[in-house]
Amino acid sequence: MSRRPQTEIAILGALSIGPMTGYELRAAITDVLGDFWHESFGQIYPTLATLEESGSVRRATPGRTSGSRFEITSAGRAVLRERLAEPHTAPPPRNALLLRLFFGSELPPGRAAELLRAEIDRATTALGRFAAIRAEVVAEPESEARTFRSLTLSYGEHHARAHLTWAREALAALPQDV
Amino acid sequence: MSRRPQTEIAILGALSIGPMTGYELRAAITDVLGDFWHESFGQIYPTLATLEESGSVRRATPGRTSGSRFEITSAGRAVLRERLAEPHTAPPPRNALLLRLFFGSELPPGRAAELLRAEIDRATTALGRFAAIRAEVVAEPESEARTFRSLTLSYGEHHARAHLTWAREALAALPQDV
DNA sequence: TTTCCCATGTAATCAGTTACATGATTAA
DNA sequence: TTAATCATGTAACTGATTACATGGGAAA
Repeated sequence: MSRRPQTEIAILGALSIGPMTGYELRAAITDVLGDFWHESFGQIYPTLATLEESGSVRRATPGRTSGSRFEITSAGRAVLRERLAEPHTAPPPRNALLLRLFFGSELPPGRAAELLRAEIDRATTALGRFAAIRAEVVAEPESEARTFRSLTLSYGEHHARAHLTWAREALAALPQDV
Repeated sequence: MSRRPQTEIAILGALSIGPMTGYELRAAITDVLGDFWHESFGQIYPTLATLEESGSVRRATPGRTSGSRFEITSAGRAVLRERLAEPHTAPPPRNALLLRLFFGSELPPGRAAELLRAEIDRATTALGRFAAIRAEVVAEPESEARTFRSLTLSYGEHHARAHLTWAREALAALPQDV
């Protein structure tokens, strides 16, 4: 199998939009993909080095070591397309919130309600953020890229709404003394 | 911080229902928590050993090494309650499906639709499974444990429905030539 | 008697985070 | 000139999976 790290996909994907330094890469990933993807510097820099070695990316301003932007090569674009097409296997589920709620009867009094209220806050905040992004996306000119951006945003919207509804219902269903 | 592995919580939680061998533990976790939690043997056995050493669990039939069930001790119950009450930090998001869809314009033709159809299947299957569990839960006598079981099940139902709706909408929104 | 399931465990490996160390550039 | 931000990188660690090795017991 030898599943290569998905960090490569995220980096190549981000560089397919435009050249960036490692630092900018991390900021871009956090900004744009932050709701469903994450990279740390500890992953970005080593991965960038191996991608450079394999010829998938190159320095836009060679010579300089600090502050030089990386750009994707045509070989890199091919790798990106390949890697994107690979089947993805969902990692085994590990939902810390549900694990706690499942054994909720062992939780101190009030803690379950507290957990649910935190989820309501989180989902509400997320929905506000999504609404702002939605306004931006709607204003963009029609393009294939926009379709896919809209589609991932829609995922966030649907799931956040479901999460909010669930948490409210669950909170209401909780016995008073728990 | 020193966040201890959550495997301990899952194991102690499962043993709080009744004594089990490592093998049964894994089966129980897969059966009952399978939709939102997972443990592998490579985690279960070493964790069971450290839990035994720290006095959180003990062998129900001492002497025998193979096939002896582990039971939770009162110290173990205290540890479980403590660990459940700890704040949980959600791991950074890494949604492989969305990463692929976001860069969907780099996907080979038809692949995006294929991914979405697979999600529709997955969500549909999950909803069927949840319906069967729901029927069981409804039949159970009222108890605090049932409330929490119902609450985690409801999470699955809400999210699976949202997922299905999203995937169908997204599939319909996809341009024909993509 | 062979096959399947129950059962336990370890070693290698992996993807990823965190903490740390360091330095360049820019704005106040 | 000092503080903030931009920028790069490494080492240690961690939580976890996977593959492998082994063997008992039951049933076909």
